[in-house]
Amino acid sequence: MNLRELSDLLGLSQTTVSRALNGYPEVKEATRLRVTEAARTHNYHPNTRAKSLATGRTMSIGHVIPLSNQHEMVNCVFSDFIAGAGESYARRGYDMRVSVVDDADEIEAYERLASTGKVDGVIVHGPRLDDERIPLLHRLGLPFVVHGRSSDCTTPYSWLDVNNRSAFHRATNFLLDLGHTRIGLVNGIEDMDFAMRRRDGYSTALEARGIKVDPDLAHAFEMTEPFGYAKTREMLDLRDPPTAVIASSLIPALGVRRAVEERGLTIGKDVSIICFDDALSYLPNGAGSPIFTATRSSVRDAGRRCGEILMDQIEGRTTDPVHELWEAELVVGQSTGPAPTR
Amino acid sequence: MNLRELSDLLGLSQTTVSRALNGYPEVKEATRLRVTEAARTHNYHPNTRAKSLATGRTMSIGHVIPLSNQHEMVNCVFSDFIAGAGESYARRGYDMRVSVVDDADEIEAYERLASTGKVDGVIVHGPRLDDERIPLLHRLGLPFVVHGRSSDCTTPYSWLDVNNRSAFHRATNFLLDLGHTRIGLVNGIEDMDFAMRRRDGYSTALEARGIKVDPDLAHAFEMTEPFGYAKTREMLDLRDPPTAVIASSLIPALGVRRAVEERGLTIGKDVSIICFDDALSYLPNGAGSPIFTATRSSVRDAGRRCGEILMDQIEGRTTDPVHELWEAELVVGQSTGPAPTR
DNA sequence: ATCATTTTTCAAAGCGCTTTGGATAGCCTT
DNA sequence: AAGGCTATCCAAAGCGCTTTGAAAAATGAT
Repeated sequence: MNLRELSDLLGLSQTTVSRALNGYPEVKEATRLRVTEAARTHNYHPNTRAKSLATGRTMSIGHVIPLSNQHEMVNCVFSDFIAGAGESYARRGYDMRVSVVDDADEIEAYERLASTGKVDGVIVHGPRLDDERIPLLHRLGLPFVVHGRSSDCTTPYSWLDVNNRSAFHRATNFLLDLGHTRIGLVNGIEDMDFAMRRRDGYSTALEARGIKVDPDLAHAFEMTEPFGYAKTREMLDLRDPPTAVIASSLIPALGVRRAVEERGLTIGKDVSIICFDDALSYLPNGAGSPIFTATRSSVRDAGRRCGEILMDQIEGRTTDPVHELWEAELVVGQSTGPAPTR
Repeated sequence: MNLRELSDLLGLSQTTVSRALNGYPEVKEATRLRVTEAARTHNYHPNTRAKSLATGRTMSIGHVIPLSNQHEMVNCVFSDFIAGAGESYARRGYDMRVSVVDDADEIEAYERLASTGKVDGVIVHGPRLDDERIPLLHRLGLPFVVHGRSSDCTTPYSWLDVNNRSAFHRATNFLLDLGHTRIGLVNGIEDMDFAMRRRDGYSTALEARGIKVDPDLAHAFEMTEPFGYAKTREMLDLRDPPTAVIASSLIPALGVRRAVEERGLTIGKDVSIICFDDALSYLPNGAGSPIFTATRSSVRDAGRRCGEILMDQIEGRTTDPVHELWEAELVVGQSTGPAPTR
């Protein structure tokens, strides 16, 4: 059943039927009723492809995921983000178009998305310090919102970010207040903007108390369990091991915990752990009370909001770049305690 | 730059240019060269929307994710699956269209995908014992491939599944061979087909050795860390606690480990753990040697293969339903050992 | 009853591509 | 030179929708 068939059936023109269904005012209420009724009973749904061509809109939003060796992008966090974004898309009749591409083809993927008109806008994931995608998209004229920020980028753009610097600053201070002075950092790869900011928060807090950052205690790598484990083992082997560790996510924190417990040490007594918690639905930080003390911000909520910002932009409801900086909350769990006395 | 402009520029008809670019034989090699050259220098890329309308193909594949309260679907596993699927899509010029929908709207989402021609086919995730989506899609005439199986479904359909029954059968036998007789099960929700089959493998193996399944030892719930933890605590509190636990995934297994270690018990000595390992890239089961003894099958590979099967089907390369049953491999890690002697 | 408005409807022209059904030109055969 | 191929190319007709510009019908004012 297509529009012509339906309009023939009703003895109306395609114009009128189209307008009736799309809520235009210049159609009598009685006919609109007749039309919507007929559309329902005959199960008519406009062909998306034709609609797209006619309107120039696809009602879909692009997400490009490079399949890097590091798997930095296709990760747990991503899946919760798209759940949130997808939710807001659905509410407004959009859906999401995901292109998985080889790292080398990433830039081209964005160009293609724009030049072939596959999407109405894109979300940029995992920005680096000076991310070339931002000026590119700006030049291409494709609406976009960045999840995170790109510190060194001068092009104006919309972003939503967690205040990673302050989150790690506060986490570090929390540990310092408990008397810890040897504090390890298990960070993500530091050409990622968020990781850089986290490192900065960590360093600044330490230095404010006159503690120099010990390179043996500050590590940056993939955010996996084995990495958290391996680095913590290394640190515990030092002559002057850390009494606390800050991890970039719950997943490496699990590795940190494993390494600590393997030594027969007690979490929250011998070694304290704080991590960043993205509030992932399938990897909750404890059921009732939190296991890990953590700085928490829901990546799912972020996805939801990024979607909204982008759709507003696409529909011309907002015109200036939007910036949202979310503060993480610091939740105290069972993984932190006063520094042990030697 | 569109087709008309390009063909005007070249002094050729749209037909010829289109054919030249799409590799049809009825165009002189010299002109094809001229055309492709011009297309490149003028950065021409055919408009996807127009192409879709003309061909009736969208070159995209749908994935419907219901946002259930249980979050069964939008999980770690899903994100690795789409990474694999996306990879195979990219290789053949497809990409993926994800609709996140409210649970109640799931069926309608599939109907809409079909009736509006948004996608060329869909992947069905997380089938239940008698999954209504299968007859629905069959009726709608939309090509689809099921990741998993639907035991009670009579409609013919293509599927790719891990042999969950045999994986859990072997895991259970492995523990039985080590002398364990009190074996706990931390399963996924058992209206999911895969969970049901796993339970079956577990029960069958026990009963083959004359051991009755103890309902206190067999649990089914969300596959989260806290659930693994909570259920293991409960089981360890029994008068006759288990000496081994089989977990449905690495994530609940982490919870199992936490509960065991919390009691001061040693993994692989006091309590053995086996889990199913989906070989997730960001949650590897150890770096070198596996932490957990596990039955392993890559969900990413499954995604890749499901994509291929579906695209073959869409393109008419295969016509009969395809069935692939993958055996999981049993990898031995540090989490299992002989049953302790009382 | 007539004319000016407003409301309601419609025919037709896109949107940018593919594809059908020729047309034209070039090259052999005979 | 005529006829038959084959190799190239093209005009035009879709694909199924939206939207423009105009016509027809209904309404109101005179």
